[in-house]
Amino acid sequence: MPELPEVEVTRRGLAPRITGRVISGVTVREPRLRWPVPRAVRGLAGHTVKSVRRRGKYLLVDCGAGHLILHLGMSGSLRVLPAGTPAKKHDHFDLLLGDRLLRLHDPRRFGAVLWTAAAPEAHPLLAHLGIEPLSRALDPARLHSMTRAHRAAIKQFLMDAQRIVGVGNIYASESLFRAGIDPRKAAKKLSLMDCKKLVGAIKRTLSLAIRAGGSSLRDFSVNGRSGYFQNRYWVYAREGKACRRCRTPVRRLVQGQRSTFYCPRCQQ
DNA sequence: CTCGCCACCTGGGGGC
DNA sequence: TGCCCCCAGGTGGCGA
Repeated sequence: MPELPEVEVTRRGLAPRITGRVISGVTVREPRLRWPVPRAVRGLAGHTVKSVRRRGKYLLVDCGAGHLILHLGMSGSLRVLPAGTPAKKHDHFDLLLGDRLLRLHDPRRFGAVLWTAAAPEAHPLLAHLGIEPLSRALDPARLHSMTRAHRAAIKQFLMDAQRIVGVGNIYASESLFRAGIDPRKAAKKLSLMDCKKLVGAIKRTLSLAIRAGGSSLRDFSVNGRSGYFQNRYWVYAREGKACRRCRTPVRRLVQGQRSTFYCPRCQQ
């Protein structure tokens, strides 16, 4: 499920429900996630959750003595539930917080639960992350200069978290559609005008998805993600269906072993 | 440094 | 029903 909007919506749901609460215990049912859950995580009882921040698709839970670093991988989700809620299959990790708990559910186990006592930005997994797409740092001139040396397709450039974080497979296709750019176009061939359109499209796509997800926040502790991102996608997963703008059949292609969807008429 | 590809893991859906 | 193959929202790490 998680691209940046899903992670940000998760963060917003979580933060008010766990910030300021004292950690009463930790349950690790399955330590074999993307990386083994470190032992230090089991000894967090007594610390207080100070804040929940996000960097890229990583969630950073400030515990005072250090940070819990959480990642949802491909299939992970986090929910706040009443203490004592029975665990189901794939419920790998609980952070106990008195009358409630924060639970990680992740069937594919590509997610992660890590710990760092140092500044989280310095952690090896975070240190080389690219720029935040919703920040001012991403602007047309910046994207233009960043892309100059890259002959790879713009779709793949967008999905490289070492350059821009948070744009995953769905929103890469969606942003390129909104910008009217062919996903196969070499990154270095984007004009400044292309970059202007693309930056606008990325920010709009991600912001709208966050807003759409926000509508399910009310129920966060109940069902975690009710209505969810029932976004009407412009092109994603719509192969063969009529483009919502020009009615030309949407096409699918594979780039870097991932599906890309685009409209051959709207995206030149 | 860039690029292309593999790996990790489980589950759901379609075809036979 | 069962089996087999394909597909899935991420991303670190490898060798070229």
